[in-house]
Amino acid sequence: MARTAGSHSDITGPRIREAALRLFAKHGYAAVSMRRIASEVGVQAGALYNYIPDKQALLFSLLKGHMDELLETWEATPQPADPLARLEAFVRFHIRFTLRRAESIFISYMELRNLEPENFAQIEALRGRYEGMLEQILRDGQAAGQLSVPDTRIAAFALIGMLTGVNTWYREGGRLSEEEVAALYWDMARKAVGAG
Amino acid sequence: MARTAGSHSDITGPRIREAALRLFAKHGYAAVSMRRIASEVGVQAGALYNYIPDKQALLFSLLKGHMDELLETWEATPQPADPLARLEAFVRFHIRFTLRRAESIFISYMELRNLEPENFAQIEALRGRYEGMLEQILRDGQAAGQLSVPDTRIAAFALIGMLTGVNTWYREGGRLSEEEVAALYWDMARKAVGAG
DNA sequence: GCTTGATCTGAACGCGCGTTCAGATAAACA
DNA sequence: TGTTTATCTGAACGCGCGTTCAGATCAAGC
Repeated sequence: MARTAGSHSDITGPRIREAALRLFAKHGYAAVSMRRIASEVGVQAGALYNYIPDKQALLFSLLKGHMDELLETWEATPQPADPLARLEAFVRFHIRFTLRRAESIFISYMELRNLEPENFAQIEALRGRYEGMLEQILRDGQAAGQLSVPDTRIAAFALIGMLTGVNTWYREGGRLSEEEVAALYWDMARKAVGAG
Repeated sequence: MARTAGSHSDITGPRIREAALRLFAKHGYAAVSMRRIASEVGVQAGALYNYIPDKQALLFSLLKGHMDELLETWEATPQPADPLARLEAFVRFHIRFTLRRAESIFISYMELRNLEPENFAQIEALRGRYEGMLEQILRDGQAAGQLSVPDTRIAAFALIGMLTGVNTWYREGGRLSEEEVAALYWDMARKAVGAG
């Protein structure tokens, strides 16, 4: 028994979230049981309910926390006035985030369909805001004549798809560093939007 | 009762696969029960086992069938000698396939982790072959001086990520036709690999 | 040192799961 | 028309699920 009744623990809450994130990313929300999460934390399943109302709330909390962090971190990064420089900042930010928060990024794409409708709508709205920010950069760049895309909305989707795809193949300790990956993707992204 | 015992049906098999594909794509493999699939087909759960050995085999069969069709269809499309024209053919093929087989594409990305190891390895190998074909085109184009990418392998991943992302936003009957989408993506893909 | 209260255990709840199988059914063939 | 055979039903199997809760436990505050 890894833990006995009555032992207080300020860290059980975070540990539950970490275990859930890892397991959801690896096996999928529906395939991971509360007992499995609890066992990972070293506690009985019932103890989880001191920290979360139910399993769905746990998933939502993870996705919401991820989207909030994504948006806040981006909004906190310095934004160059020049649209092309802002696009580069976005690309590098997104790659870095995708590599460093791989599990969060992963479940935020894979587990959307396991959210109840009202939770889904909330996450979808946050995702829309994020995509909108990229689209705005593309529109500014287009207006400034620095780049040329056939459709800013589609281009935003295409770029995000391309960038996020990095987590299907990137493995830590591989032949490329985070910085090299970011440089490669920025090179392709820049050209893709006609800012050769 | 949608169907009575003893009623022969040569179409139950395909209907099971269709229902499973649709439900897996919508709710995820782990969240869909055999009873749910059976009910969609109009039979009892036990009847499914006249057609498949178990649930895992059903998933694998869907993914394997999809990858086989993907590879066979691509190999059956006329391949221009010119690398750049071949790249265009690939991009248009992939977009068309992604739009027309949206559910198959979807589960072949989402449900990989629900495959047992040996099944996973098989699908992964087929996917590798497909990605390898794109990479070969990029290498040929690079050798011919028609395009310039920093890393053909990464570029192949980036392109496929970009193209496949189309099924996160495309909805039939939207403002863009399949042909228009293909043209937009080809424009961006072409530029991304420096074949402006 | 006692009490309090947060934390966790361990057992239980009803339920749906994947799968099996004996028996009912009806189409196909003699 | 009678027999065969593929097909499907309906019930059952053991199991693990999410969740609840009374009671045990122990750190902290008086």
